[in-house]
Parts: sequence; C-alpha cells; structure tokens
Amino acid sequence: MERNTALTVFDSLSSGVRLDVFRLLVKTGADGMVAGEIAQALEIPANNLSFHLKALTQVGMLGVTQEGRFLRYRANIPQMLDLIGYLTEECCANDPGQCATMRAASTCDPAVLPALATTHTQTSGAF
Amino acid sequence: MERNTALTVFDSLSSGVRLDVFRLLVKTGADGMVAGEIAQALEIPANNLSFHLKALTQVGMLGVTQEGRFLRYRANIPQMLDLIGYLTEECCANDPGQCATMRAASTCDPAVLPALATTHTQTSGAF
DNA sequence: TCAATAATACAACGATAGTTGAAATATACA
DNA sequence: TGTATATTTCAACTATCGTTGTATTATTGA
Repeated sequence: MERNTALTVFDSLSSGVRLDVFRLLVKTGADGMVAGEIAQALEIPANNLSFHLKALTQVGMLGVTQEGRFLRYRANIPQMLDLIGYLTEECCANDPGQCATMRAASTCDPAVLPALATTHTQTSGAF
Repeated sequence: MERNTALTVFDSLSSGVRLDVFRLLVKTGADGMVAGEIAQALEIPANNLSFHLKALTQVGMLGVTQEGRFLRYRANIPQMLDLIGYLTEECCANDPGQCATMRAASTCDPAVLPALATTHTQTSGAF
C-alpha cells in the first residue's frame, strides 16, 4: 500500500460515523448493506450518512453496487488487510522473536484476539 | 478496545508526520528512538516533531522513557494489535470460510503479506 | 554557577472537516 | 404520467488541525 493511500484510509476511519459504518459492513461481509439499512441501524440522518459513505467509497474502503433504486455498500476487506500490512511492516526487523504473537492478529477467530493483549509483552517495560 | 480509543488512534495515524514516526518506531521495535534521532531520520523540525510525538503519546500509540536529557520513544505494539482486532471484529460472522486468508494478516513475516492481496478475493466481485 | 544542547510549550495564522437544512436526481409503482 | 421513495448534492456555519516562529524548561559538562 502506498503512503498516501494509508493516510486517506486512516483519515476516513477517524470519524465516528465512518468507523461505525465500516465496522458494521465488515461484520456483514460480502452481503453488505443498503444505505437505508445502514442509516436505520446506526440512526444517522440520510444526508449525513451519504456524505460519509461517499468519503469511504472514494478512499476505497467501501464498494457500491446499484440494485434498482437502492445502493448496496460492502467493506473492501482486501484493502483493510493491505492497511494492516502497511502499518505492521518490518515490525520486528531487529528481533523476529518478538513478533511470534503478532502472527495471530487480524484474525476472524474471536478466541484468538483476547489472548493477544496479555501474551504480547514488550521487552522494554515502557507500558 | 473502546470505540473512542480507536477513533483517537485512527486520527493520530491520519497525519503524514505521525504515520511516518509510528512506522519508523514499529521497525525499531523495543529499541525505540530518541526524539532527535527521529527528527534527523525524517527531516522534521524539532518543534513540529515534538507536537506530533505528544499527540501520539497522548493517544497511547507511543511510550516514552527519559534518558538523561534525551527522551526515547517506543511504539506501543499491543495497542496496535488491539486496534487491528477492533477493526476486524466479527469480520466473518456470517461466513467463517471467508476469513481463512485473513488469519495471516498483521504478521511480521514479509513472505506472508504479499500473498494476501491476491489470495483474498471477495465473493461479490465488487472490487 | 554558566553556557550549550535536547526537547517542549505557546500563540497565531490558514486550511480543512463535520453537521445541518433545503433542494435535486433517479428509480419504482399505480 | 404522476407520485412516493431512496439517495445524493449543495451551501453555510462552526470547530478543529497542522505549521511556523518564538520563548521556555531541563539536563549536561566545564
């Protein structure tokens, strides 16, 4: 992923409305949701939601398909993964052993995620 | 991770300076870097860098330790993992099979990352 | 103690983002 | 064709962010 893409994506996720929308669509996966359904689920005025859907779509985090007079939005999971890859790039260049527990992150398995916070300890003790 | 924490973290990563700083410190891992080294590496005026270091520290993405008159900054890797977990939460609630290739994301192994973009295809064909 | 260095704090300016209300486009159905 | 619905577009206002220049704090070493 290019630096500027990552910047626009992070910016797109720094709004409460857009973060809620994206996470909702991550959960629905390939099914996606129609704009009206999203507005109803998150209780956001249609025009305001439209503003944020456009922003998310322009940065590539959402895809759209028309269904009659409805617009169906879907999360762009591959781009989300690219973003994660960009952020974690060379994260353990100096000490590969430090990264052992990071391998399991960004998983869909809820059983794996809770363990991360406790198993991954920094050697510096700064936190 | 709480919603508001995720928001402030995403906001902190939506600035070019801060994204560069954080990625640099991710690479140095537990060693971290002194403020002056970061300023030199990224060619950023000291006062401006200080502004962004403070922002990153306040949202918990960086940790600081004093070494004489130097301040050493380190990336908060566990929080980065929490953020990734928050973003990808329940990402495949409806179809666990879709998530198979996502398991490998957020890894430190450079051999794994390039494969993600090609192996993970959406069933919708929207992208 | 005094000078030099590392880093932060403050003030001010210009630029950009988010929300709201009103209007417009486009599709569906009678 | 005409009306209702889904969604977007536009204008305007407020609020917030990032950079720069200047001043300040804190630590080191003579």
